Formats: sequence, structure tokens, C-alpha cells
Amino acid sequence: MKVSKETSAKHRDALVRAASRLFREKGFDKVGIAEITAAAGLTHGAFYTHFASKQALCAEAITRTSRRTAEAVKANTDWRAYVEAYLDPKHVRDRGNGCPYAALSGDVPRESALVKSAFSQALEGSIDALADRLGDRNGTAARERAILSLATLVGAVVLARTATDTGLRDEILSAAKAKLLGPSKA
Amino acid sequence: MKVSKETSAKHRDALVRAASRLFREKGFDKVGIAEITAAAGLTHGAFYTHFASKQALCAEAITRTSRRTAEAVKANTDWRAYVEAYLDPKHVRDRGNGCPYAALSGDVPRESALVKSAFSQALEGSIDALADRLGDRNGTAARERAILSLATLVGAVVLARTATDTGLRDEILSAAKAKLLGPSKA
DNA sequence: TGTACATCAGTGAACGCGCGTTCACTGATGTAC
DNA sequence: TGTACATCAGTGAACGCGCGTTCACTGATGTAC
Repeated sequence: MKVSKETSAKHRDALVRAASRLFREKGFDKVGIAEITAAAGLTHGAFYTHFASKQALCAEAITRTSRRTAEAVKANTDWRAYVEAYLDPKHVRDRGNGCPYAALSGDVPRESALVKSAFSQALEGSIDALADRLGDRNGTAARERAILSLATLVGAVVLARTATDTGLRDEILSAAKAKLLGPSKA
Repeated sequence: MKVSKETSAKHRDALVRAASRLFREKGFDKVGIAEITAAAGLTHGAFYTHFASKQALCAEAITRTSRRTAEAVKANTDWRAYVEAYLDPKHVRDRGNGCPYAALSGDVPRESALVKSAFSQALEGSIDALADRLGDRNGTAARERAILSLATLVGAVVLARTATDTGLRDEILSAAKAKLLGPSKA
């Protein structure tokens, strides 16, 4: 049955939000249209009134999540707290609600050009935001530091997520914290 | 038709080698049994005389690749050359023959306990090898430095692979090089 | 060393299953009068 | 404001397809005599 424009817009938003979370949690290939639509309270058939294809939704979910990440970086005033939360075991466990770069970097290179492009643009945006945030020196150095911090954060969380043993996991997180926040915290 | 034990062993090895390369290149989900057996010069039906399941082959392929990585780290005498090769655009492009940690870290947490366990053990082995290699200070500091270097290397390559633009890709690689090899190279 | 036969690696057809996608249909929405 | 009707978001059955896995069969291997 037909539904008001307002309701339809809500449904669309619910689809993107559900997809964003599920993709981060399980990866693109392990989440189906049926699971996404069900999470948004719809049936699978409704999917194609909102998106041309699964890939199109992937691209939109990435853009949305990454824009939010960049905004969060910009809005954040406490770099230390941000890093601590990023390198917390809770973030390692809660993949679905965590950083999209840590959750999806491994998958993105294998997806369509549409998805890769959305992700790459978003990454650029987040690097810019982080460079602004860290930019207490000259511009290029701040950008280099932003990239390095991001690589260390992402690398640490990605590796920590593969550890079956919490000892190794915590060791990885602590090492990255010590590096990014100074040895005082090590 | 039956085949000599020697030939059968060669076939098994070919399957593991093909799987190791294909998994790194495309990820576990995007490579099928048929593609692996074809790459090894067999038909798909022969697969189950060698392995109990796809997951079992995944685990074995990971163990093999990672053992080789750890051995390469141990055998290597030129840390600087190793890092330069790791952070080279060629490694970013040649995912199938590159570092298994950079290629598979994102996928492993979603796979079976068998696969996760194989990967995690291998990672431990590589960290140990790298700590030995870098161990010119006391033990725990060397281990922390090993973990941090690995996180930075993996994070940089994983992010570089998502870049659609070679400018951003090279920027990421250069930043990591500068950090790991000293600012002289920056 | 030669022969007869049990073994078993590899083949290719077939299976059930879940996927992304399509489509005829439904019925509430929202517009034209 | 009330009525008639075109629109179109959502439903659920159906599609083709590729996947992992199974299995009856084949025929070279390698062993027992």
C-alpha cells in the first residue's frame, strides 16, 4: 500500500542507517537486501523503490557514515579522549557502531567504482578535518600527522579485532595509545 | 582417475597456494571452490578429497601464508629495505602476493573460529619474529615497537588501497615511511 | 618379474540454498474538480 | 469542503544464478600373490 511522503522518507533513512550499521558489522557480502529491509521494518520488495541497486545503497551508507565521522572529528575538542575511546576494547567489539574506516577499509577496494569513490572522498574529508583539528603547526606537517594518526588508529583496531586472545588485543591497543598520547599513559 | 601419491600431494599444495593468493586478492567470500580448483588445474569435485570444507582450506591458507611472512621477517637483514618495499605502490597494487595481514585483517573477524584462530596464532608468530628482529633494547619495549610498526604498516597499506587517487595513496605511504624510517626520507 | 585386483584421486552431473532483482498486485495518499 | 480518481510505496511470489557440497562413476595406482 502507498504511504505518505514523510513516512517514505523515514523508511529511506531507516534503510541507510540499518545498512550503515550492518555493513560495518558484517561486511558488504554477508548482509543481504532482506536483512537490511527487515531491520528497517520493511519487506525486501520495497528496497528498489528507494535504491537502484545494493551497490548504490553501499555507496550512500558509506557517504553518510563517513560524513558523520568527519563531523565528529571536527566537533571534538578533546583529542586525548577521542583516541582513548577509539582504542578502547569496546570499540574493537562494537564494530557495527564504530569507525567506518576501521570496519570497511579492507572491503572497499573490492567493491564497485561507485563504492570506492564514495569511500575515498569521505576519507579525504576526514583527513582534512583531522588535519584542521591537529593543525597547531604548519599545514603540510599537520596533514602528515593526521594521516599517520589515522593509519595507526585504523591499523591498531583492525589488528586488535583479529586477536582471539584479549591479552594480545589489549597489548596492541596499549601500544598505539602510548604512541599517540605519549608514554605517560603507557 | 586415480593419481600417484606424489601428484596428489602436488595438487594439494597447488590448491593451498592458489587459495592463499586468491583469498588475499579478492577476500574469502568472493572466491569460490571452482575458481580455486581451476587455478590449481583441477575440477571442483576434487576439492573434498583434500579438504573437509572451504573454511578448512581458509585456515590452512592463512597458516601457510603467515608462516612464510614470519619467516621472511626473521630472515630479513635490512629493515629499511623491508619497510620501503612494504610501503611501495607495487605492494598496494599487488594484494594477492602481498602481506596477509594487510590483505585479510578486515575479513578474518567475520570468519569461523578455525580461521580466526589460525590467523591470530600466525599474527603472534610474526610479532615475535619482528620483535626479535627489532630487539636491540629490552624485550618488552622491542615487542611494543614491533606491534606499533606492524599497526602503522598495515594501517597505511589498508588505507592506501582504498584511495582512488594516486596522490592520496602516495601521501599515505610517504607519511608512514617518514615515521618508520626517520624524517630523512620524508 | 608378471598378473589380478582393491584402492582411491579426480570427474562431472546434480542437490539445496540464499542471493539480488523483477513484477503484478494492493490500497492509502494526495490531487483535480 | 466533498468526491472521484490517478499515483505510487510497499507486498510477496517468482526469476535466474552461483554458491558449497555430495555422489555415482572412472580408471590409473600400487599392492598381494
